Amino acid sequence: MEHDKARKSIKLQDIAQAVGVSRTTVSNAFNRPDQLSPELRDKILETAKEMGYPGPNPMARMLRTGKTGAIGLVFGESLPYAFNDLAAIAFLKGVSRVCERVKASLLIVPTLESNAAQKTIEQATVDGFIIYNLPDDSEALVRVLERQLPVVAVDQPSLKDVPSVGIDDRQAARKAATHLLSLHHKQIAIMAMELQSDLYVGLVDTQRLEHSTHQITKLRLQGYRDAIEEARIDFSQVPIYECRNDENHAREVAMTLLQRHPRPTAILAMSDILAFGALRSAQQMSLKVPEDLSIVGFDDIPIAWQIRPRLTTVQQPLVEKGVLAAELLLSKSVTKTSKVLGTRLVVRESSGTAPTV
Amino acid sequence: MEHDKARKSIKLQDIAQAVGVSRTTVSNAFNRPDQLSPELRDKILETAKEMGYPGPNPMARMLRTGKTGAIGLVFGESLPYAFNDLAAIAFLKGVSRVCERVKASLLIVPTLESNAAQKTIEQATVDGFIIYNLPDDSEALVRVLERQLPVVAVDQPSLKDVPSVGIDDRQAARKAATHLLSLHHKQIAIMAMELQSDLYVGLVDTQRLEHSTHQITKLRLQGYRDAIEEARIDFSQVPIYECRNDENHAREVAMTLLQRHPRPTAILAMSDILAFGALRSAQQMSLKVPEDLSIVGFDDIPIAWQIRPRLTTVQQPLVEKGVLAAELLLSKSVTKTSKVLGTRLVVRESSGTAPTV
DNA sequence: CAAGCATTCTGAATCGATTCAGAAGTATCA
DNA sequence: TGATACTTCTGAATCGATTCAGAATGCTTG
Repeated sequence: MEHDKARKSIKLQDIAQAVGVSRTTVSNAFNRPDQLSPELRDKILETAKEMGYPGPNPMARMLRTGKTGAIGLVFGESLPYAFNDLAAIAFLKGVSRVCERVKASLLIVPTLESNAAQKTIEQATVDGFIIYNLPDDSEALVRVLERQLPVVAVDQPSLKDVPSVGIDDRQAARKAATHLLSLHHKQIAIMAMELQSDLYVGLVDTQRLEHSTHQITKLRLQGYRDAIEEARIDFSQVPIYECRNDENHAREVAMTLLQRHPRPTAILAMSDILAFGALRSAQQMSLKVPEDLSIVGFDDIPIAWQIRPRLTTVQQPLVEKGVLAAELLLSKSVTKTSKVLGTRLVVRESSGTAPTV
Repeated sequence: MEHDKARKSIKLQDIAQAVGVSRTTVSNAFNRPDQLSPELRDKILETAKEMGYPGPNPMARMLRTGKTGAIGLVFGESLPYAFNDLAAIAFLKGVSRVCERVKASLLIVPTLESNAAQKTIEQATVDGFIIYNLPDDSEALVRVLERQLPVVAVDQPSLKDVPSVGIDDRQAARKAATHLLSLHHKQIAIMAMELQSDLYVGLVDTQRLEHSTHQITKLRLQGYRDAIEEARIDFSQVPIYECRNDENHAREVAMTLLQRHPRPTAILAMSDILAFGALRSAQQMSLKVPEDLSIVGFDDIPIAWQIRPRLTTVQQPLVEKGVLAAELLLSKSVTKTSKVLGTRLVVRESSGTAPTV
């Protein structure tokens, strides 16, 4: 019927004209109620409504004020993939908790493989970025830094000059390995997340390990190594399988891993998702956990205690990481603080003494 | 050392001056490589880098072009809460898949309880909104509509003039109830999600049912009712417990529900999370599922088949809903299409024939 | 050789608000 | 009464880009 919104969208100016006041006054009506008489304000707001004014254009406002009211979040992995990762979700929950409190929106920026297409980061209208687990060599990392906005890094201990929050991955991993060793396991296998961004899958050699661009994978491996070597076991004989952080994929990889001779009596999984995959493949092969095979995970996502047997794992404060990252980003403090949160080994049902041969 | 970024941030103008060309040319260097000679372009880009130019300011660009490259997402529940809901996460995954494909960012907008604070929606710099499961009376809904941007509604069949995607909730719920009835259950209890946004918890009466502002809750209840009445059971005698969509809370509610006399032999849970809570409380009370108690969920989130006993549930295409919603939003088609996706009952281990008295 | 066409670059308008300094008018106080 | 202060409103600059129409140049072609 009406063709209100037909031509041009109406702006501040238009209602100013209609009411017969200045642009400034209309702006004040929306943003500073104390700057004008209540009656005039009501009148302005009313005619604005009548004219179908959608409110002050956010882009214009942002340009002028310089504030966007949003914080950007960049994941090291593809988005649909990140939403599979319950650890990432828990982190998101933490971030969102702060967002809600301070009334900020959360802009999740896809960082596509195609290096050319990093437009999304350049375009992101945010007041700052949280980067989560970006590989050292990622194009996205460069782009984010270029933006010259506040940045907080999560799980990326290697970045200098950037405030960060994370855990002591090496130490945490060490706990997991020490636990298995104290149960007398000698045949231990490791399921690792990506070491490099090349989609490689399979056994990892020293070469590859050295050149890892994924900090936390590298650090956790070092932690495993620390404990294993301390137990006088030759680390070079310990099979390390690289694997996407995906349950089904982990199941396949664990399958081949469990067909080795001698068969491992224990698996160090670098995430609960990997551990879960290993558990599934053990069940598929009719191996009893923990009688035949011990499994230790990492993260302690909810599923770790929901499945049976309950997963022994290294607990890290996922939600809190999100909260801290967001708070750090929002605090104007120039301090390049670097928060390291605590972890602890949670022993449940998936680990037990090594089977006697 | 350097005090480059000391005073004012540099802009297009500055590099134009430095290189000795016009603003337009510098802009073209960034956005339209074909509009200037490669040499000049390189020179511009180079000095831009030298001067530490962060690239064209996204807000200014947006203001001019009118495009933000982001789509907004508004949840009916609080954000940290939404990130607990694996059904919502699956939906998000679907949306993010499209975002990644079309190189759009995803702005998640917190819609705080405090109605005053709906600034976040007014401020959101997006090209359109996806609204997910907003209650009919929510302030957020009004605000989103006011923005006069493209909108797609998910799970909100009641909105007219707004393209939507969803399922036939009534029909889907009916399948669940019919299944239990065909197993000869007579004592059925219902665990419902929120009917109104007042944080009420407990038994639901007709009054409350009628005035529900949460469409899908209402529709699913109707579906249950359809089947139950068809089986000649008095629906008013069927206990309906309203409950937050939270596992722990569901467990408590199920606890009181299972202490009724006569004890229900079957529970219709309106989500898998509720079903999971019910399952946990059954285990706590040493009730065998499905021998003593049958449970049917809704959604078919991954956990439904990961736990034991595997959950009988109504499967709905969660990820696909996200994909479709995003695609619908991005398609310029003016058609007020309304997509209804299919559902199916997945019978697993949590439901069986009613125990003989 | 003049006309026509590409290529490369520029000037100025524009997107839609916010904000500062101050004008006009009214109330308060010594 | 005159000075001071407060309230209410306005004018104009500004945020930092994009984009259109066209100027200047060189090149082709009949």
